[in-house]
Amino acid sequence: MNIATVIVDVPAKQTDREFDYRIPEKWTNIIQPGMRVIVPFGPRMVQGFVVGVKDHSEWNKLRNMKEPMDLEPVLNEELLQLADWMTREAMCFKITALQAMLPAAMKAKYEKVLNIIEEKKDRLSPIVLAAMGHRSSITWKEVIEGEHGALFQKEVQQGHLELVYYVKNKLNKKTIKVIRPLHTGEKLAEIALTFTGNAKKQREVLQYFCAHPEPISLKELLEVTHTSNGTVKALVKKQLLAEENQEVYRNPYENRIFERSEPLSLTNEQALALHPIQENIRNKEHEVFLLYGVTGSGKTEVYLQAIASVIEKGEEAIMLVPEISLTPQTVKRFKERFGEQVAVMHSGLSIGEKYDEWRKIHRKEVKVVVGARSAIFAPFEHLGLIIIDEEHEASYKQEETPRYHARDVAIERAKSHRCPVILGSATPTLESFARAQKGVYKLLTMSRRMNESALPAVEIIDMREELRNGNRSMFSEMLLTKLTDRLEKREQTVLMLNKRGHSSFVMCRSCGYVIHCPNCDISLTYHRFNDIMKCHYCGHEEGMPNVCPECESEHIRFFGTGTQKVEEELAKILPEARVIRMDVDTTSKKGSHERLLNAFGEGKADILLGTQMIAKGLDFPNITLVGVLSADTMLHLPDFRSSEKTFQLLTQVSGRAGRHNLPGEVVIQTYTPEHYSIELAALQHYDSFYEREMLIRRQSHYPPYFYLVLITVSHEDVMKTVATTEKITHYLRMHLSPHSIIFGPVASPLSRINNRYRYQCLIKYKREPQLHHHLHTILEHYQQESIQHHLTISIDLNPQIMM
DNA sequence: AGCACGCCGACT
DNA sequence: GTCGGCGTGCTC
Repeated sequence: MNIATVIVDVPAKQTDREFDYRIPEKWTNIIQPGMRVIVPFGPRMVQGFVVGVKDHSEWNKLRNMKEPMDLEPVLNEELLQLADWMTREAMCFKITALQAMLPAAMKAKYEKVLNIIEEKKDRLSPIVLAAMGHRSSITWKEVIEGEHGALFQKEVQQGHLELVYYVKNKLNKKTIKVIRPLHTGEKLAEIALTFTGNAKKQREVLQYFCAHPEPISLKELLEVTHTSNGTVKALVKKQLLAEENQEVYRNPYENRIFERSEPLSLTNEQALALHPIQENIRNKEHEVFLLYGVTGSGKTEVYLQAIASVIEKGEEAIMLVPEISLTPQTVKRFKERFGEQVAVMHSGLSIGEKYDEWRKIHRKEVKVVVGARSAIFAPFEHLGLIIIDEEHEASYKQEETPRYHARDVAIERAKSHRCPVILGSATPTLESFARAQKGVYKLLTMSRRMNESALPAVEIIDMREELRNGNRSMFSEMLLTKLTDRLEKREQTVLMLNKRGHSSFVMCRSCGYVIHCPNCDISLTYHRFNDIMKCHYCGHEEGMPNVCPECESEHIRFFGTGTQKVEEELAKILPEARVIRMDVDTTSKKGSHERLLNAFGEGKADILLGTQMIAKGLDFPNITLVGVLSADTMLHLPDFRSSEKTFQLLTQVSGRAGRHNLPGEVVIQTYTPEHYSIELAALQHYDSFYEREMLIRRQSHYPPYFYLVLITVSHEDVMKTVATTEKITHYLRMHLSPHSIIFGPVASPLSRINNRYRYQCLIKYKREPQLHHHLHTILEHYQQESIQHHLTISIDLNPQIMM
């Protein structure tokens, strides 16, 4: 077993295979599959993943691997197999699948450095020496950025400079300095007596250690003894104390205390839902449960008790929550129940913090991980349960390669571990609900709110009517009346502005000219706080013009309703109301999300105004009114799921009202009150919506009746883009079954991004056993020329967004 | 992806 | 004649 099979960190078609390396003798018993290693690859060094070990290779020019990057495998056998599955399923490179399973901190960092070879130093050109500022080495990056790149290259060729490639971890373990006495207390006391006169401080430190012989962190030591670093250093130098680095975890929840919570008694419905899940856990069976429970029906308590059963068995659980609802409130509920046994993984943590949470899982110090999408790869070895809360959330599908869906990964992992999966939602995706109806998933229903509180009463307001009656503001009369009423009663209101598809664009009122991004085919979004127009796709920025670039009129201004604008309006009409605004601008800083929510929870504001991010998880007893300012903005997006998304969002946000003793009310403002997704969301009739929408999906051949594949081609030249898409479409029409429907080429809804034109081909199919094969052929064929001609082809299996 | 090798045009 | 442009092919 002295040969390792390695997948190298070079994400390209040609290198997407295993390479063999000889394992140097000193490592032979150490190297195992699942470890990261550093290997020579051509002239440089790269990171690689060992995926197998064997004792002979077909290859006769084997090179030695340089060294391992881990002392034990970071991916276990199950995860390595999962990577194979993902490579097939998402059509990505193997290395991409492997990297996706580990925290970003473990990605390799590459550095290229030029070193002076001492014996040849005098032969170096003085310009080069000067450029190096008389140091013995210089990074390649510095060389490139400097002016003498060519000179340096020449020196390398002549062998005067040595080129070295480094592979490093992106981030290291955090350590703190710990001070430990090197003698016993009595001995130190003796020594301390010899410190007379000037060395007063040193004597004090020694005396401290006489009383407390155990190691202490440097920081603490300095605090308790009121000394400085220098004093301690001196004692270390005298070999009385020792300074050591000790690994510590970064703890984002360091200053928080979680009171332990006890399992609540379950309602009848909750108990009925929990029972079959526990049965499954007990028998180590794999089944997928769809927990369909209305908002406020107490799904979380069911999750908590299911997890408790898993822990009792000595197994582990993964709990996935959508990024935006992974709030401190959510985390708190899990930490309160399971204390130190919980790791948390979400994007709000720094790279280092994520790495530390990952290590807790890897070292088996925790039993539960609560996290967003990528937490599905938590390296547990005895998984007993996977839960996906808010199953319908589109964010469970990763929109960059590897384009995996956490739900599919969850089911795949659960199969290998023979454990149940719970998909929970008040508004399941049609795909999941249809599967439950067919018996593929087991349906568990909770149709009552926990404390028997009624679902809120919902009013739909026709904003066209308001306009006809002369109300041109963004608040209907009804909403305004109710808002005022709540202010008087000192109850709280949540106002949601659905910003998707409704950004604030800049338009000239005289000629109708809309300012577009010069690189992309979309309008620029106005950002008030720095008075700048920005493109959300390529990042292009420009200042706000004073006159219209087209007709030179001065009547140019921004349109569309942003949260900022609503806030201003509110200040005008209800000046006494205290408003908290929550959107990307106000929550971008770390911890601000929590701060704002806490403030609202403590009643420091009357109105919480925000975007979608407030629709989830919010659970405050004093909220009795929810207002949706414009329910239909999302309805007009070019996406077959827009009705479903609208229904889900409206149902979710309505669920925020009246969850406790006070009854809740919801006001939904819309320009299309007759639309079924709005009507049925108001009635909270999921079942009717499901049936209605299923009819449409059947007629128009969309999921769940058909599967989709979206192929997007992009290139700088429109003609090239169209021609390629055309060829692909033609190829598919020739090779796929006549039952499959192939659309294209059509311009993508985002027809140009960053000066690259985008065309699409959409495949709708029911059964197409050769599909993967054909798609591979396409990638193979076109990616050859794609590198040369800068053509990119992306294939999205089961796309969640159609752009 | 990098990087070397190799083949052609535009200069000292 | 050489420098350097980038098309081509390889990496255990």
